[in-house]
Amino acid sequence: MDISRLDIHNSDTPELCKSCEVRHKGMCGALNGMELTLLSKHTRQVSQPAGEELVGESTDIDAYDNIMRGVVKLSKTLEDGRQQIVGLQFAPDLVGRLYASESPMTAEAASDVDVCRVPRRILERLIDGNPELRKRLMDQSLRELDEARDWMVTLGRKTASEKVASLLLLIATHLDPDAEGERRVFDLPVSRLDIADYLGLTIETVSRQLSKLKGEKVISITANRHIEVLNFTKLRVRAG
Amino acid sequence: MDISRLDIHNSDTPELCKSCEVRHKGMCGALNGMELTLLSKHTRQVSQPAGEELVGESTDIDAYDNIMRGVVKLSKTLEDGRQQIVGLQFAPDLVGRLYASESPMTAEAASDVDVCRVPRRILERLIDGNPELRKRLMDQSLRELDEARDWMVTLGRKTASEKVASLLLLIATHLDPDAEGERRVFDLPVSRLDIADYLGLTIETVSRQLSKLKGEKVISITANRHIEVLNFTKLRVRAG
DNA sequence: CATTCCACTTGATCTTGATCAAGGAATGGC
DNA sequence: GCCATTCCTTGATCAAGATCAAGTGGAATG
Repeated sequence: MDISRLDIHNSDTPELCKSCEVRHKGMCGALNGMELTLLSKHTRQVSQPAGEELVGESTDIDAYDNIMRGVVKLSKTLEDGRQQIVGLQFAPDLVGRLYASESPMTAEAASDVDVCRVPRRILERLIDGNPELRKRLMDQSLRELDEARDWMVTLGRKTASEKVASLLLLIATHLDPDAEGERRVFDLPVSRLDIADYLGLTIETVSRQLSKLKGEKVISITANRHIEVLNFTKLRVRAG
Repeated sequence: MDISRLDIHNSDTPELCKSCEVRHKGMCGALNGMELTLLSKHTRQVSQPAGEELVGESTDIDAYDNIMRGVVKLSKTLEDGRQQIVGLQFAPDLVGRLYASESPMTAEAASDVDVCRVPRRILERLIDGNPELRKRLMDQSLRELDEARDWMVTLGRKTASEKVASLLLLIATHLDPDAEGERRVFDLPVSRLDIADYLGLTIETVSRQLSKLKGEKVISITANRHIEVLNFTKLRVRAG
């Protein structure tokens, strides 16, 4: 891999980097706002439609994907096909297990996704030379660890009803972060099967719990995926 | 906090640091083998009997504990008392959420534990100045993240029987790492209740599954806590 | 417009693991 | 050694959620 053309410096015009306006020249997402521009032919923007795989379980990692738009789901599968979603990632997260040559899980576009793809060696080199980037990635890793452990409580100790409420709460927080008061509006980025696989339930149970929340006027659902939270306080109480 | 006396350097005699032979002067565990000696009155060795709390959930973090001997359990509790163990830590792990002022969970001595306690500010300063230590802690965090996600699969998608086998496997790996062939011997560092809280089960179910494994001659149990694995291959198959 | 397909919902029944209840075995104090 | 206490096991019953089985509705296709 040719990294001789790699040029890392604090950009005088970091605005160029925002939202990847300068494609193939700027790194965005988590790496944005760093006032850092990576001028390299290696970095490029990639769009994936929902359902498309970014990295497969137990496959070689040769690049990291910085999410700019959309939702990525991380999952693990047992030999007999049972699946567990172990995390959702949103912009501006970086997708990919740092410092591993093999991915411990599958990363898949849940919704349509735009990412900025950085070759592995390049990012690892960037990290070494850039304390702020290093700190940022350390923070993301530690935050993901906190989230994974929070979710272990949900998986191990909550009822089906609490699990579903917890997931709605999680998604609402990410997809409608600025909302105030009782109302939240968003589109579920995942299918009922994905929800079930995230919560350790079956699709039938998920469906029943959503119907129950609908019947109790905590949420309203239109077109299967469009959720309107009517009573956020109640939803939080349900989540335990 | 007085850190003026802090002196960090690569030790010429790292042997002094092994197993904390020089107490109050050396950092051990994860920090051992770093050929690094921290000469500071702030670092000290602490022994905690089983059951004693090291850090409470939502309490201020003012020190990190480097495990030198024993097993530490990390847990989270819901308001109504339901508990989930979100991780076990063994020597030479570092206990404590890096870069947070408040602990997201309880850390408790599962067995009798010896730790090397380092004040928070001191360790954070050490990290800044020491790339190898930084890498080591990053690796630990990423490994813990992998483990948490593996456990999410166990919690969400495995049966009671598979869960219990998975835990025995996990503990055997840590407490009898050098064993070869089919036999493994160790003492459970945790009670049945802890096992249940780690697996998202009840003590009754755990007890029944252990009895089943005993009946099938996969393990033998003496004095409640002493486990002898008779057929490691079978145990691995059971773990799914 | 009819048809197919897919994602989701709803109902009936079954199973796994929880709960309730009792008793047994190890541990600590005196 | 004896007692109390705590931890663990085992049995009987119950219920949450899984499984099995039909639908429903919306979007895509011809």
